[in-house]
Parts: sequence; C-alpha cells; structure tokens
Amino acid sequence: MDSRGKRATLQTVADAVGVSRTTVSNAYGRPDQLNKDLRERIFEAARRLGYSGPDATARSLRRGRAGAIGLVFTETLSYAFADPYSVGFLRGVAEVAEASGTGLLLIPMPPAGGGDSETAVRNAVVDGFCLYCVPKGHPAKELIRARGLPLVTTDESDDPSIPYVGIDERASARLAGEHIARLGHRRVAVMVDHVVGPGVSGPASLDEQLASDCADLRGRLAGYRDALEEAGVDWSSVRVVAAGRNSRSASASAAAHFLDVAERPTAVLAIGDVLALGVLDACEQRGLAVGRDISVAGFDDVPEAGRARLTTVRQPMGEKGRLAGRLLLEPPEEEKVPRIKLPTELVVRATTGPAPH
Amino acid sequence: MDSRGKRATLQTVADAVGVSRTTVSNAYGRPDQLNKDLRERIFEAARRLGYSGPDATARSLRRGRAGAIGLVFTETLSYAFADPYSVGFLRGVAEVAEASGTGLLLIPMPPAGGGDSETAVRNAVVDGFCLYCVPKGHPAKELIRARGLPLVTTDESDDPSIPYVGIDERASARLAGEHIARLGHRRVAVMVDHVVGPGVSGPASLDEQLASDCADLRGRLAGYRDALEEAGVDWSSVRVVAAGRNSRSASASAAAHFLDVAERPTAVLAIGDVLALGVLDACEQRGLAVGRDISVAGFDDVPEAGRARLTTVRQPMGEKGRLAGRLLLEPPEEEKVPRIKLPTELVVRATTGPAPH
DNA sequence: TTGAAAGCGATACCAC
DNA sequence: GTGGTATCGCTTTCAA
Repeated sequence: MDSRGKRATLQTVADAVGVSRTTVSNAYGRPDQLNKDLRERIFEAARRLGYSGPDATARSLRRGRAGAIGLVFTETLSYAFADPYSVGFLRGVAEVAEASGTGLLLIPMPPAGGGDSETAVRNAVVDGFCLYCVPKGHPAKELIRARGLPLVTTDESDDPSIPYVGIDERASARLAGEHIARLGHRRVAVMVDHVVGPGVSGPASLDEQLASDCADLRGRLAGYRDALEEAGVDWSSVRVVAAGRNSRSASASAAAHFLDVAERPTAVLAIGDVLALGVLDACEQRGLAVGRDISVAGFDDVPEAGRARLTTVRQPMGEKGRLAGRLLLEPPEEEKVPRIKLPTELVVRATTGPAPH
Repeated sequence: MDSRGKRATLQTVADAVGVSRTTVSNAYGRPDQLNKDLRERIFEAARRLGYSGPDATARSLRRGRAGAIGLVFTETLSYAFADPYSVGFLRGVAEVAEASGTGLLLIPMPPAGGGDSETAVRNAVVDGFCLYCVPKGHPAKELIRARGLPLVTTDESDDPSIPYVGIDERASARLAGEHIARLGHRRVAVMVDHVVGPGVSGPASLDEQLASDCADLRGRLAGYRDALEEAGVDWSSVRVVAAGRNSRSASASAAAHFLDVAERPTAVLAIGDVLALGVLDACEQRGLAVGRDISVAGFDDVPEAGRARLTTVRQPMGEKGRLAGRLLLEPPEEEKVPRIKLPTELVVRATTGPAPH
C-alpha cells in the first residue's frame, strides 16, 4: 500500500514478481494465458504495491476501444434528467449499454454561441455518439461527424447520411390536430418550448415558427397545421405561444397569453406532455373544467400523463433509446444508412372533449 | 476527406504541412503558440486529410486527465433515471460538472454476484468516482478505492476514510415517525424497496431488516423505530413490507400485504416517495380516504410528492449532488476527510391526519 | 507459458 | 516560434 512514491504500473509489478509485462498484462486481461499460481502471485504483489490493475486510459488507447458511448445534448445536461420523455429515452439507451458493460458518457454542450461546445466533444473518450436535440447548424455537430465514430441521431436530420431513429413528427402531431378538429374546435392555441431561442417566451410569429432550428418542433407544428387547415382553420388565427423552456411551471405561466384574453381558445395543443401538464395547471388555477370548458392535448405520453388523464400522442421513447443504443454498439455493416421511424399512436383520455358551443 | 486508408493522425497533418507534430498539437491545444496563418493552414490540411483533431484517448493518457467523472450505481443503470430522487441528485452533479466542461460517465454495476461488476469500473476513463447506493461489502467498492482517484460517496459509509455527503438518515426518518406517533397512530406499517435482495417482495422479518446491506435503509428503519418505540409502539408489531423494487406499481401491489388484512394499520411509513405514491394508489383503489381512514408519509420530497399532497421528509437532493460534484472536481487539500450531513425537514401535507378512533 | 520489441497517438520540455 | 526527444502505460504479435 505504499501511497508514497510514483504510482505503481504494470512494469513495477512485473519487476517485483520477476516476470515480463506481458505476463502481468495477461494476468488481468487473459487469465487463460498463464497458470493460476503465477496469476495469484502477481495479484498479491499488485496488492502489496498498490497497483489496482491496468490503467483505463492507456488500455483504451492501446485497444482502440473506449467502452463507453457518448450522449450529446444541446439542452443543459441537467435538463436531460428533468424531462420524463428524455429520461425514458435515456433509460432505453442505458438498458442496452449496461447489458454489454458499456458506460454512458453524458456530454454537456452549450447551445451554439453559448460558450465552448467543442472541448467536451473533442475530449470525449467514447466509441460512438448519440445526438439528441442538437439543432441543425450546431457547430459541434460537424466536429462529431468528423471524429468518424459511429453516430446516430434522434433528430430529424438535415443530413441523410447520419443514421436516424425517431418518429414521423409531422404525421404524429397531425393525429392530435385531427382529434381536436374532429371534436369541433376552431379556436386553437399551441404551446411550444421555444422557437427563436431558449428562454424567450411569449407569442411566436409565423416566421419565427418556420425558422426554428429544431426539426422536431417544426415537424410537429406542421402536423398541427396540416390537420387544422384541412378542417378549415386559418393557421394565422392559431396562437402559438412559447413557454421559454420545457418546464411545467414555465408553461403554466405562459398559458396566460391565451387563457387571459377575450377570445379564449377552446383547445390547446402542446408539443410535449410537460408543457401540456403546465397548461392543465393553469386551467385549474382559473377554475376551468378541462375536457369541457377547454381541451388540452399533449405529446409523448410520459408516465405522468396517464395519471393526469391527459390526451396525448404516444411515442415509444424507451424503444427509441434501445434502438439507438443498439445501432451504436453493433453498427450494421450494410451500405444503407438506417433511418428508422417508430410508430406512434393517439391516446385519448379525459382532457379533450367536444368544443363548447 | 479521404475516407480510405489509415486514419489520419497528428503526424500525417504535420507531414502534409511540412511542420513538426508539436506545431500541429499546438494549433489545437495552444493557439497562442503559433501564428494565425500557419494555424489556418494546418486546419485546412487537417480538413483535407479528414483529421478531426487530437485523439481523445491519447490526449487523456498523455495529459493524465480524463475530463469526466464516474457515477457508480448498484441498481441497474436504467433505474438511475427512473427514480425522481435519483434524478434530482444527478441533476445536481450534472450542474457542477457541465459548468467545468466535464462529462458524466454513468457506470453500470450489477449487484454483488450478479455478473461482472469490475470490468466497467476498471475501464472507466474518469478523474474521480461518485458512489451512489453501493452496498457495504460490494466487491467493486474496493476496486474503486484502489484506483486511487478522488472518491465521494452518498451512502453512509462503513469506511470513514471516504468523503461523504448525505443526510442523517436516522434522525430524518425519526421526524416522520414522530409525526405519525404524535397523531396517535399505533398500528403502523412500513414500506421498503427491498431488504434481502432486489426483487424479493413481501413481509420482512426483524433479522432481515437488520441484515440489509443498504445503510440508508437501515438508518431510516432505525429512525422510525426510535420514534415509534418512544411512543410505546412495539416494533415487532410493525409490519415491514418489501415492494421488491423501488417502483410505484410494485409498491401498490405489495401494499396488499397490510391493506387487505384484518387489522389494517392506520398509518404507513414509506422509506421513499415513490413507494409512498404507490401506497396512495393502492389506497385509492380500495376507496380508502387517505389522511382520514389511513395516513401515509414518504421520504425525499420529490416533485411529484407535492402534487400528490404527500406528507414527507424533504432532503436536498440537488444540493447533495452539487456538493458531491464539487468535492470531486476540486478535491479539498485538507487532511480531514469531508463528511457532510445536509439538513432535512418534515413537510406535512394532506396525506397524514389523526388516527381514526 | 513466457519475454522482447514495436507501437497506440499525443504532449511537454528544452534547446535552437 | 519551432522541432527533436522522451514518455504516458499498456497490449500485441512473434519467436523462444
């Protein structure tokens, strides 16, 4: 246990036992390459010398394998844990990763222009990357590609050469829109997290909606629009409000933008359940009977949505994660870049009902 | 972009530009060490050759820094994302980590005896470890220590030489116990996740309770016991039931063990909010008026607890995480091993009330 | 079985 | 500014 002096290395142990480094290395990595006795002696010497086994970094370098996959988010890392949808996805990835003894490296990545987004990506010791909520032109995206490691994204990618696993955002959102239209709603509001940039809340103009750099957001808005316009609703009459961030409370506050005005909408479409739950809170505060006075639909079907009896569009987040993980762990040999769209489904519960007269 | 041939290295680029490796290295790592022109030329050559910057692993090896900290759980990795308490803690760690551009490596670690728990720890390229829910004698624990990296645990450690940040489990649980006793409850049940091992549900004997290898569980049980015995309740009359795992639905099922019997308890103490919420579900199913017919108290004060009006003991999970992260990122120089206990607080809401007659 | 030698890809130090 | 040189700690042929 000599905690003093230079840290013990493989060599130190080899010398102490009187064998070569190869043998010590084998003692750890290939037990079948030497006899049990010797192996024991080596371990004992190691213990005595305070050597805890081959250095992880050196081993990675030599082997060319990191034993971890990187998860890249644009949202702050802590956000990744805050949203139940996100958590569901991560669980999926985690499941397949842990099955193969692979670690998950969460890589913080400030939004474009917001500090150093490259260092963490550069220094990530991983065997592959999973991109998640990384907007179109993000500078780090190119860097990640350049690293030449297996890569998969869950964002509708601008680049068809990147493997993708996700859902048909547009068609899925359309399900919710059609449901609302079918119930007779014509005055509709939409709640989004943010269009122009994080933190900015309030109504969003049409231009802003189209300019959003988040493909899934654009896709969902398009889906709502498809459905509503088909039902004869003028999209410019639809109030699109940004909560500023994807949080229940932010959404509850932002809901004032359409709840506290003269011509209150009879239905609200939220592009995520967390936002929808916030709208529910806001309605409750104002004594509105959800499902009668006003209808609310979400997206994702997070666990909480079920409890709140929220009508929503279910997407298989866990499955998405597992698939993404698998794609990274065992990259398919084929030429064709995998582009997988998982099925979604409208789940009608108690928060939507016929439009009040 | 020559995707064919050997992967480009620093050397390749140096040769192409006609400079030494040092210069190329500096171009990436120390921009002030060479003139802008040359730097541009180097980058251009790099781009042309498909070189995306210094290899992360090699750089880590040479620099002796990994740029990540390891989070070690015994529960399956996916569990880490499932429990809101756990998520709160992780968010805390993530906050401080991302502030310094450090990644978080989630390390899967099967419970003792359940597969290979050492490989992942061995191969983890990190600058320090944070242990979380790792039971007393876990084999990997020793290995982690042996790696000689900064280390912090949130489990009441058997080993006072490991930095610790947590709460006084026993005193905190006692708060809940006293609250229940004060309300006049004498027939009490306790819901735990698992004592003997994961997956095993049902009543737990006294011996099993004491034998649990999870220090926080033991601490909380001791706290409940302190309070109840002080109020004259015989601990052996307290039905301790294991849900088998820390999940809302498992708890709801296991609640049958005390809910569907002759002498139903008038109060239930759950060692975590997730379990408490499950008990709430079970009560609702049976048409019991929580807070009147039966009282339920949890532990943690996760976000969901507030919404459910659950009486619970609040612990500062985010703060715990931030502190742990900081301890790892800037290990204190002092001799003294930091052992921090954060304050907790009883939060009385609507799920507890006077014992029915 | 065991050992010697050749890297894995990069960075730090030190003269020039 | 720049370019050698040593080294980081290990794994892997390949021959003995």
